[in-house]
Amino acid sequence: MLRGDITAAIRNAVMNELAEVGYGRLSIEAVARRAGVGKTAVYRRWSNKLEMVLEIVSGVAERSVPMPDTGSFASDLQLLMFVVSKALQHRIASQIIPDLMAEAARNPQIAETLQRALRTHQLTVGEQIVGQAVKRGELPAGADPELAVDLMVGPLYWRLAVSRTPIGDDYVETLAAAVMAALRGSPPAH
Amino acid sequence: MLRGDITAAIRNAVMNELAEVGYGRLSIEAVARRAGVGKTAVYRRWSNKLEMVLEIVSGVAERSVPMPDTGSFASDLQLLMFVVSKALQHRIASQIIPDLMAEAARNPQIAETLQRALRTHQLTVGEQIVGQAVKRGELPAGADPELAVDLMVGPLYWRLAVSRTPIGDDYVETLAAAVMAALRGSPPAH
DNA sequence: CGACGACGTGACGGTTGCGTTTCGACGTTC
DNA sequence: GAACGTCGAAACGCAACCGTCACGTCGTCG
Repeated sequence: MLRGDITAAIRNAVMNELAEVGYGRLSIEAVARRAGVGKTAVYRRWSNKLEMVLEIVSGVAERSVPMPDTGSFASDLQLLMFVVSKALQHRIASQIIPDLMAEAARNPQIAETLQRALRTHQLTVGEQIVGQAVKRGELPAGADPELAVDLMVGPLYWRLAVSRTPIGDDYVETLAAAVMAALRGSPPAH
Repeated sequence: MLRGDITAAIRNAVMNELAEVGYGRLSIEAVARRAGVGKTAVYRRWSNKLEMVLEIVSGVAERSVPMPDTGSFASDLQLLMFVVSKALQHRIASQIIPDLMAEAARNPQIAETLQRALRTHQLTVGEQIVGQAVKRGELPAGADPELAVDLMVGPLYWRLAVSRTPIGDDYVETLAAAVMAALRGSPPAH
């Protein structure tokens, strides 16, 4: 019964408003104003700010990281890091993600949602490609998927979402090579 | 003329308030309330929220990362990462830093302050220890200090401040070894 | 055609914070 | 002991936003 175009306008307004002012200062009034709709239309769909943001953001976030299976660990790694780097260079995403991450540190509901939408999936992907790599003999048997994820995502996140220094054309490639070396050369965990 | 104990109480209140509600929702009223102080006392010292937060935070942040010179790159690296990991596991810091980082993405003044207080110093340290390592022959000649910093700080930041998964006793050690391998094994930049 | 429901508008009372001002109390300084 | 400046408390007018409600419009379904 709710009109789809209006819902879409609100979703869009929420994302932009989140990017501009952040979760802490996001107000329903501003969202409605920006979407060109009445507050009523918003409250008819979600009962408060938290619920609204969580539903909208997790909807967007879930279609994110792919599960690569290119046949070699090196290219799995490169593909994965390339996708992540693209995502983190998206204007809106690079504003919203750090903001929600910070907010998650003090709001368990946000934390749980992001956990489910991002981190869990990442870890699954990490286990998958590391597992395959070990099977193929490309990595030593004790290779730790959790460490692998930290090494893959950490530098990209730091550089693109936190430090925000622009990267060169071959930065991702260089970084992927470095991660490769780290995982191959590091002793098995424990 | 301003009473020092009151200034200290306000500084303390700002840090705690920042950790609890974040910059976006931080209000001067709440700071004064928490410090047990009149709003007048706050406005007598700083003229608005931004100025107050910047002055206080950068004061705290500047005495942060040391310049290690242990004689070997491996132990420089380990020391540095240990210090960073300790800092990022501090309850207050691990709440405030991601919050301000996110805020920096939309407020140039915050960005510039953090840049000066953290990133620039980090890069200097990075250049220093990588430079020494190259001189000693521990790293190939083309080793890139910027990449090194991303590899050192990124995973720690991601794991401790973003993902917030607890780390084991030897995690930092393992990570340092991985970074070591990455820097030694990676091709020279360009 | 008539009922229904979602729509935008605008207003509601209540809360919170802004930055400023006034007040009386207290402690220094001279 | 008088003058000064900081202190906390409280109030100021103003603005934003909360969540709700009443209204009139419009499109759709039956």
